[in-house]
Amino acid sequence: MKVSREQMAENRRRILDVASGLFKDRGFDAVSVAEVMKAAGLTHGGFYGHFSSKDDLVARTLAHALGTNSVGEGSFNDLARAYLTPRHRDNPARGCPTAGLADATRHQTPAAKAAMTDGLRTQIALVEHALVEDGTPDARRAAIGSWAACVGALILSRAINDQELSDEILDQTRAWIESRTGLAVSADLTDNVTFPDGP
Amino acid sequence: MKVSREQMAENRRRILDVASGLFKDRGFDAVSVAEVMKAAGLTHGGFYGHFSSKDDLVARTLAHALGTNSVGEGSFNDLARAYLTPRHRDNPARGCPTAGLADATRHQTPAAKAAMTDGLRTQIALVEHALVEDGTPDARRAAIGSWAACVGALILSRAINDQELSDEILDQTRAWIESRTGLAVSADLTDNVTFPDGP
DNA sequence: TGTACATCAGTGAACGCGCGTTCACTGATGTAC
DNA sequence: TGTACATCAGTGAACGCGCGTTCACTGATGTAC
Repeated sequence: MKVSREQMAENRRRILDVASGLFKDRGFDAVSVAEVMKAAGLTHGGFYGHFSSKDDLVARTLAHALGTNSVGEGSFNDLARAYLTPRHRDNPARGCPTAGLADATRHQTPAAKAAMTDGLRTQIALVEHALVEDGTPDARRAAIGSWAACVGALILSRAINDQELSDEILDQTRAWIESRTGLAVSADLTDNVTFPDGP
Repeated sequence: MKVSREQMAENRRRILDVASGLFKDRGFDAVSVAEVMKAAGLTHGGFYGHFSSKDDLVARTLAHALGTNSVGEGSFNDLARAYLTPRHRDNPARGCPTAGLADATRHQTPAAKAAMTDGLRTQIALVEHALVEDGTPDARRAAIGSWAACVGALILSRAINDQELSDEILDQTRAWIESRTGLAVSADLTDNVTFPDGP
C-alpha cells in the first residue's frame, strides 16, 4: 500500500542505514537485496521503487556512509587512539566505512568508486587540518601516511585470527603514528620528566 | 582420463597459481570454480579431486600465495619504493597477496584466516629484520607501522578513480615512511650536501 | 620385459539453490472539484 | 470542509540465470604376474 512522502523518504533513509551496516559487516556480495529490505522492515519487491539496481544501492550507500565524515574534535592522536582499538576492529558495522568498504569498492561500478574518491579526499583533508592544528610539519604528507597506516592496520587486524597479534598490530601502529605526529615529541619527553612536586 | 602422478601434482600447482591471480584481481566471490579450472586448462568437474570445496581452495590458495613471501634483498626503503608504485597498484593479479586478499579474508573460513595470520606474521618478521639491518630503532614497531601504511596505501589507491589523488597517496606514503625509517635521515642530509668535486 | 587389468584423474551433463529482477496487484495517499 | 478518484509505495509470487556441487562415464596409468 502507498505510504506518505515523508514515510517514503524515511524508508529510503533506513534502507541506506541498514545497508551501510550490513555491507560494512559482511561485504557487498554476501548481503542480498532481500536481506537489506527485510532489515529495513520492508519486502524485497519495493526495492526497485527506491533504487534502479543493487549496483545503484551500493554506490548510494557508499555516498551515504561516507557523507557524514568527521574526524571529530581534538587532536589526530585522539582519533588514532579511538580508531585503532579492539572495539572498533570487532564492530565493523558501526565502524569506519573506509576501512570496511574501500577494498571491496575496487570491484564496484565507477559511481561507487567516485563516491569512495570523494569520501577519501574529504577524510584526508580533515586529518590534514587536524595535524596542522597539532603543529605537525608536512601536514599533508603526514595526513596521507598516517591515515593509510590507520586504515591498513585495522584491515590487517581484522583479517587474522590470532588475537594477540591482532592487538599488537593496533597498539604498535598507534604508537608508531603517535611518535611521529603533532605533540608526540613533547608527550614523549614528559614521560621522562620529574614533576616539580614529586616523582 | 587418468594422468600421471607428476601431471596431477602439476595440475594442482597450476590451479593454485591461476586461482591466486584471479582471486587477487577480482576477489573470492567474483571468481567461480569453473573459471579457475578453465584458466588452469581443465574442466570444472575435476575440481573436487583436488579440493574438497571452494572454501578449501580459498584457504589453500592463501597459503600458497603467502607461502613464497620474501621482502627481497636490500633495505626496507627499496621495498617500499617498489611496493608503492602505479605499476603495482594496476596489477593486483601479480601483486602482493596481502594487499589483494587481506580484507576479503575477513569473510572467509577459519582455515583461510589462519593462512593469512601465518603469512602476515612472516611478513612482519621479514620487514622487522630488514629494518634492524637498516639500523632503525624500535624495529618491530616500525615494521608493523610501516607495513600497515604500505598495505593501507595500496588498498586506498586502488579503491578510487582519481588517478592524481591515487598517485599522490602512493608517493606521499612512500615519502612519509622513508623519512621515518632506516637510513632515511642520512639520505635526507645528502640531498643538501655539496659533493667534494662539485655541485 | 611383456601382458592383463584394476585404479583413478579428468570429463561434461545435470542437480538444487539463492540471487537480482519483474510484475500484477493492493490499498492508503493526496488532489481535483 | 467534504467527496470521488487517480496515483503510486509497497507486496509477494514468479522468472531466468549462474553458482557450487554431484555423478556416471572414459581411458591412460601403473601394478601384479
